[in-house]
Amino acid sequence: MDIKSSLELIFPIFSEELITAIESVALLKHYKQGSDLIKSKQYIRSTILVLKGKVKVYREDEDGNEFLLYYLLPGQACAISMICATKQETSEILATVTEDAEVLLIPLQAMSTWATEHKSWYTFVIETYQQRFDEVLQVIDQIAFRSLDERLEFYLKRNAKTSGTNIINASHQEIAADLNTSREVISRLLKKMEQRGFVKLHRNAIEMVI
Amino acid sequence: MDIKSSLELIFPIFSEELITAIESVALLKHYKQGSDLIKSKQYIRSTILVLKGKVKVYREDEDGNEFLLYYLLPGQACAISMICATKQETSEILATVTEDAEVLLIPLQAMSTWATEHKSWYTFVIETYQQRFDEVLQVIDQIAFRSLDERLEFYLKRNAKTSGTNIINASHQEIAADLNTSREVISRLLKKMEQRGFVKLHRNAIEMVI
DNA sequence: CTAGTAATGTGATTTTTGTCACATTTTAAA
DNA sequence: TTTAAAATGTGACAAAAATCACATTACTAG
Repeated sequence: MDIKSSLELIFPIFSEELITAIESVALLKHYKQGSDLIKSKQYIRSTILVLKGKVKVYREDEDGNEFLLYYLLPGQACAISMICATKQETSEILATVTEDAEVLLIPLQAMSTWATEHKSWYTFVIETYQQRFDEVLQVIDQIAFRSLDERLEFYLKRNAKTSGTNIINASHQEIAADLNTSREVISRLLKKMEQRGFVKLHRNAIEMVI
Repeated sequence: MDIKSSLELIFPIFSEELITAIESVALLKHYKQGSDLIKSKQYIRSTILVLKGKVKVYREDEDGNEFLLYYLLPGQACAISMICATKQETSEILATVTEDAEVLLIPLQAMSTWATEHKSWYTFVIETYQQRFDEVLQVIDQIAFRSLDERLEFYLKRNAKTSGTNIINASHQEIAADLNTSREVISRLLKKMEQRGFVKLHRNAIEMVI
């Protein structure tokens, strides 16, 4: 499918003219599962629109610890890359592809001109900020108020929801990294959840029961 | 001082016309220290521009636990109230006045019309989202990666910075609430910090050394 | 001035989470 | 098919933080 048709389908709020504008400046890129879209300490010069696949956005600290913020799905954009792009600062975030992805890179300059020229772009940017802000607040709720077992449950549910299945394909190690804890702790908590009949455990996969 | 002069001084990026527009619809309100600006579970119909004073913005969970997100100072707006206002949902946030405050309440409707009519409003909204997003990410860094003693240090420094002094006027109880932990823990950590010569402890006040 | 409340100090104990040190199991590659 | 690597299981222990149970010290209102 060409960029125009993709955009019309996946970003229905974009106006005809905006889509034409995007077509003329955006760079279409394909990323394989497991590859990095944004690396920490990197200058970000463009924002990311996801056309296909699934992207995980992380926060990273100086010691290389990671912490999952949210997923990006088709039709979504990375609010943080917008912020970093605008501020011309290096990112403290990290984005990796969890399902083969197709993304459009929008140069910073285009973003700011479109803001005034295309109402649908402006609306999209505002909505993106709002949605991500909301998600990030939910993350804060989790780490501020919840114990690890509750957070794990939230994590599994969110993961299942974004991938549309009741199977989470991840190793305990990966989950531990996403929640910034250790593998053993996750293994033990998952075992308990299995005993309570909440999940079934497989290698590299967790099946949500019901 | 009248609203117009205040706005010109405190929100220099606002255009002449925008200021006129604000004057005609905004509601000026005074709040005493300790009063609530936004209560949890409340419908928010307007966003808040701070002219004077200092406002604390919290997240609250079902059990009434609190968690400090950020401070609002003159010239700033509450991004979260913008989001709640737009989404017409009840807030899960709480804003209390820590220094006698003067604020302008901007009705939701005005916000959306201004977005297209006044470039300086649009810019302000975007900047507000960006700034708050950034702050909220810093909060995540703290709770995700830091231990309580480091978080306390960060808290004290941030508090001192926003109030422009090296004295933090707060009881151990208050600090504990802001960080969602218990008073005893904070008392003990502060004692340790005092022993290390980092602070001096007074009743209802903590003095940062250097 | 004094009674009562708010703020702080502190030991003892429990709970939660993290760490270490391996064993066992599963899978993929040579 | 062997073998190396990855994933998972598990006990023992350490550390961080939360909780409980009070004592002590300031303030403040009457």
